[in-house]
Amino acid sequence: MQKLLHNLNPEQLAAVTLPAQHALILAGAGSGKTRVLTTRIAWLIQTQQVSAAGLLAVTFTNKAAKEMLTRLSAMLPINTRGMWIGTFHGLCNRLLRTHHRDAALPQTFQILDSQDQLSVIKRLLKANNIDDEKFPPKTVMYFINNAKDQGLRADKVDAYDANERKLVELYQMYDEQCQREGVVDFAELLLRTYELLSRNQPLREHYQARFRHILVDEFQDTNNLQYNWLKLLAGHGSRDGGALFAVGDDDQSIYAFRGANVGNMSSFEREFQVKNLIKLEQNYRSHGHILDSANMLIANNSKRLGKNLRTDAGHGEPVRVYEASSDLQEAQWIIEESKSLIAEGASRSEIAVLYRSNAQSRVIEHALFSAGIPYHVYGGQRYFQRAEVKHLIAYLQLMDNPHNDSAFLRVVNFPTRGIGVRSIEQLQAAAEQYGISLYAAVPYVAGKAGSSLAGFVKLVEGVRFETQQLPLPEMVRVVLEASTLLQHYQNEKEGADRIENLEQMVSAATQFISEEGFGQGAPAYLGPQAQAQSGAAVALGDGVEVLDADAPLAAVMSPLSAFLSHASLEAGDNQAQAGQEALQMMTVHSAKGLEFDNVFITGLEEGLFPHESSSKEDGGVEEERRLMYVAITRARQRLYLSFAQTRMLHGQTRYNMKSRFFDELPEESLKWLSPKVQANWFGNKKSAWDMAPMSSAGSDNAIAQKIAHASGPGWRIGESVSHGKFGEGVIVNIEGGGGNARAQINFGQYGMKVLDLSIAKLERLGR
DNA sequence: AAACAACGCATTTTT
DNA sequence: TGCGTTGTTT
Repeated sequence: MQKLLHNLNPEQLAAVTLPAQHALILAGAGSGKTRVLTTRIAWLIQTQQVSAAGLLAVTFTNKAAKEMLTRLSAMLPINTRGMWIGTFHGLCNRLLRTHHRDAALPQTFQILDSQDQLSVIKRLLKANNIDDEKFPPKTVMYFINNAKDQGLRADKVDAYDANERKLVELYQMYDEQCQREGVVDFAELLLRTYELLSRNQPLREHYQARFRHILVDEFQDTNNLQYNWLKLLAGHGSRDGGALFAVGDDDQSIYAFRGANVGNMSSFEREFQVKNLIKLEQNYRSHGHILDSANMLIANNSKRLGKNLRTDAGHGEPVRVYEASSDLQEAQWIIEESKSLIAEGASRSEIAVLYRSNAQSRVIEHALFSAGIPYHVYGGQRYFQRAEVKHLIAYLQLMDNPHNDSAFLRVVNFPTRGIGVRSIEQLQAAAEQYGISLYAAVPYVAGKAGSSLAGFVKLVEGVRFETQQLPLPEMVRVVLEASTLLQHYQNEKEGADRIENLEQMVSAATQFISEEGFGQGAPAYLGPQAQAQSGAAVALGDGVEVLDADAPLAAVMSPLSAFLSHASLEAGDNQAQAGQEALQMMTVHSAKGLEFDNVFITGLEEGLFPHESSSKEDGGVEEERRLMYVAITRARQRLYLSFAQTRMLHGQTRYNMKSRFFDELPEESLKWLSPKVQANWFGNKKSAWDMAPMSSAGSDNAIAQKIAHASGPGWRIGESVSHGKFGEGVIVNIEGGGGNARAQINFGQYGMKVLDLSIAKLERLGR
């Protein structure tokens, strides 16, 4: 135990060894949050305060869950398999599989990813002749997910106008459709579990009694449904609930746009009467100047629980700030700085380039490519999302649950087998008429269409029969052949990558089997009937069956069902491959939780970061500031901040002011670098424009011409000016000439103004 | 059924 | 500007 707790600082130690009571841990960036969480689990088990089965730990991402399991295995000589550690969705999946009857779901229910969900909605809108101009599928999806995230079914959603009533109606129809198909979306996993436990008292009490300790990671990211889910499981309001241990950082709350509610932190404190509140403020990551910058910036936010990071490391290097004349030049500068970092011995994978939005990566990528520096961009398409992989998965889905219409439509004519739109329309009409799935409706379609559809059904049935005794990887292999997917891509000219991805499915299945305990020595899958009679299930009063605590997933679902869940819940890594010697590029959002020796935060301009659309939402700018806080705290040793006077965005040149965040950083921690070649609007031929590596692209020339034409005697486009009332601004355009000249000026947070140049008192800024 | 043109749209993202 | 979606042509 000494070993377990050694090297913890006093706050960490206090958090780890708290009594079995509710607790809120405010864990600053780089304060050892994951360490506290995992050590607490290990400590609870080792001191025998709880068994491994009496504990539940929940995270948002699979990566975080895996990390926790890995660290735990290193701390304790226990088998972590079978422990209730996972994502909200993963744990819900497990509960719903175990209690599928009580949850009114088929045992082989399947999970829709966002793509699938959208296609269900599109189909629904089409089938009901709904104008998708008036009800865009994306809007409908947002409406439905939002309602579910609030814990509301269609009959509980308030509708104030005809439009909303229609949305509610669509929500209702969507849920019915999913129920018919035996599919659930992500939000449904949570809502269904929540409803199951609310409704079913014996079940609820069983789990409440079981989970003595519930631990939550990234608590600031929970939405209302997740918070209520936790309240329910922790037995809030009942005599004998478990202890809820929540770890989070309100300053790193950057997901309000997807329903996260930071307010859950204070609600938790109040509703659970939390007496144990511990702040982890000792930072083990960043040097002083970086931390000072982060602290001073975030102090500008009003709604905070209050926390200040400190470090024992020295001040370190100052934060370097660079003003570029253009986005191209900014990219060029990043390359120069990276080169010298690498020359000084920095590993490429320890250099991260962060940006607010993905559109900004293009220019930088181009420059990196030209310079021959290997790089990796996060956030591309994930393995299980690729079209060819989803096709193969659709065949597997049909074998496990033929009523999944999305899967059916995806592959009924892919590869093409002469089943055209007319056949599908006939089939859809029949399915509609009898209220059944497309698959079940096949026998009701007559004629040529009917026989080709029957051929498809025969194919699926045939493969299902043929493979039912085979191990999963072999099953995948057979489906790969029988579906003729491989053949199809072999005939395609650019199909080599796709074939490789398809082949990889066999190894993905192999790996899944071995990692998830479906391999040799795994408990045999019992099947729906056998489960109840076997030792895996214990009878609980009133005939409710509750699977035994340690019943692994392998006992409640077939390898195929499990693999399909896995494919939906874990779309595959788009996180960095560790050890890959490449410079890391990503949005600030995806950088959360990561750290690097050297970090560039780019595009620090008003309108971009903070993003312009954030100023419209209340609390938007504060969230942007938290985002900046997250970005800054990613850096261990060196931090670079940059902005550009001119930026090409959506095919238009934009003149932005530098971000307001610069004014919120400690001047003494910053070191302003002067551009190697300053942009020069006054005719200097050796300007940065000409030095830019890609100036032949044409855009620079176009800008240069525009400047030349618009140049009046006094003011020029792109020039920085100062105004008595609006402060600093950048001239974006000049209309008219002589005494009538008016300038359109971007005053950043004060907006765009058009000023008469003969009236407005402008001052030239010597930038 | 595939190839091509036209259109509109463009924060941030995990499950 | 550049991509993904939709409609049109061959």
